[in-house]
Amino acid sequence: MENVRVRFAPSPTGFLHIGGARTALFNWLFAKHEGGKFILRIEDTDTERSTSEYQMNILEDLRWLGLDWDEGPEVEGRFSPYLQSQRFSIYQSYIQRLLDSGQAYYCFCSMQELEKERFESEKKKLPYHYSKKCRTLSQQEIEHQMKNNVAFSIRIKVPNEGQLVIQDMIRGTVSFQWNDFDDFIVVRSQGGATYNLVVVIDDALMKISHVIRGEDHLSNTPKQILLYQALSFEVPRFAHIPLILGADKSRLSKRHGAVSIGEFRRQGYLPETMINYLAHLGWSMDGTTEVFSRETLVKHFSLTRVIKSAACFDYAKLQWLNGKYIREMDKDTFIHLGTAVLLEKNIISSEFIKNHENQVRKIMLIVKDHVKLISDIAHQTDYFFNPIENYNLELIEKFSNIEVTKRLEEFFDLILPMTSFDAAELEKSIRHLADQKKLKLADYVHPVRFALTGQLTSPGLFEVMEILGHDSCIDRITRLSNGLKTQMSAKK
RNA sequence: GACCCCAUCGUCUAGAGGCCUAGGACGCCGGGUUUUCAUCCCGGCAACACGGGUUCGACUCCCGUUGGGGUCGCCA
Repeated sequence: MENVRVRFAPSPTGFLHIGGARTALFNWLFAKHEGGKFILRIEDTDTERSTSEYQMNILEDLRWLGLDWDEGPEVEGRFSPYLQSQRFSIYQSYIQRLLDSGQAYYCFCSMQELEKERFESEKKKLPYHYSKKCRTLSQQEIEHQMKNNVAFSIRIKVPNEGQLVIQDMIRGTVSFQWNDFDDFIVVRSQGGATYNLVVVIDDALMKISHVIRGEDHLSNTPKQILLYQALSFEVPRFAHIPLILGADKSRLSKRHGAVSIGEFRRQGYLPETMINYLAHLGWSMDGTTEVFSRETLVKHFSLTRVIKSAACFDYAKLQWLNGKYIREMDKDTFIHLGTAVLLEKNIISSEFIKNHENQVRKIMLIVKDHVKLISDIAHQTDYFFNPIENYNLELIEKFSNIEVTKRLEEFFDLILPMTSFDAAELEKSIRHLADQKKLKLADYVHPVRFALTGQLTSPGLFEVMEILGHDSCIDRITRLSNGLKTQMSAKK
């Protein structure tokens, strides 16, 4: 395809959410696949609700996802600026053109009047339509109103009849009847062009070839096509992708769980996971492949394989995918991410990392395959670096019996004289001990694991011991033994 | 309510008239490996919304019903 140019045009009135991220992804993938350009444009014409914080956030999240833009804020390009708030003057001449050609007209109806019209038709249970009474105002009437400084908006003359047929790349043929549409407003009475106008002007000026966006825009498309034609712009191709729903099939919202990219990032999801998951939500490569790299995605992505129906977001599958990516992750990358989490949560200091680099490495690698979210690393490694704060009371209760204390004592006696503390060696001696006492290995492992980690699950116990070291093991076993004994005597 | 879109296991999806006894994945259940958890490996449960057509034949095409979603702003 020649000169593919697509864009993602978020409005900075909130954080980048899952749906927006997927729209951005599909645009990005399409551009990369076709060898085209991906443009980022900020739609901040709603000055009331737009903030620069949100804008910064969106850019940051897009970069985190690796969805870099060829043109847009901070990189600029042939069609700068890419913030609509800086393009107001550009829109002016096009508004004039619409007025001059008679395709748009001044409307002096006040909000109150319109409200009344709306109320009246609601009372009669009729679908509301603007009366179009300003459409036929004479030149004198217009001048008269202007002279009196009556506030006006500008409306587009929508054809009274006929239909408009869209060839959507995903949905196929979609047709609308013009008489279902109102003469919509393109310039507010306070001044300022509205979304439908600016989106068309910008897409045309920025030479956007394909408009790929959420299905919620499908109903707006006829209005926009009308504007393209009114301004003699070339109409781009449209592709409306299905929306993302929550588990209950209602629109995805906070009550379903995390919805913004930032939240997922903070929870410990990887950008690769998000990309992979989002790509497969509404698109498939072949029906069997579940895990695809960015390169594979770029190579195979096509709008023709985007499904038409809305998809429910599945947190469980997302988590599974994240675990898979973590397991397959390069060791150094994992260590890097893991230590960052530990630093952030104040589990270790950067001093400590400097002085114990090898130990930190070892600990990271030992938990790598157990982690589903990067943030899990914190509670899965805390006991290596810090003393166990308090043993869980319920578990203390569970382990409070004579058998357990006996096992701990035997174990203690076994390791006390040891001079080397190697995982393989430890395993050999402990197996030997169990055999001797005619017990299962697990009879020793479970109480000791609890003593050393304060948890019921951990990576291989012998490796844990090797890392903790002789003295620390002795201390913790002593501490738990004493704790259990106290508990048992208190019960008597 | 009007208009538009959609409809395969609980969820994500494959399926473009006979390849379907409907495939894969997550989840779930059972089993194996492991000192525990996770991993890994086996196995299992589970779907074409409904009703009419068209056709020798329909998950696939058409119509209707139902259900879900979207849009009806001087928001984007």
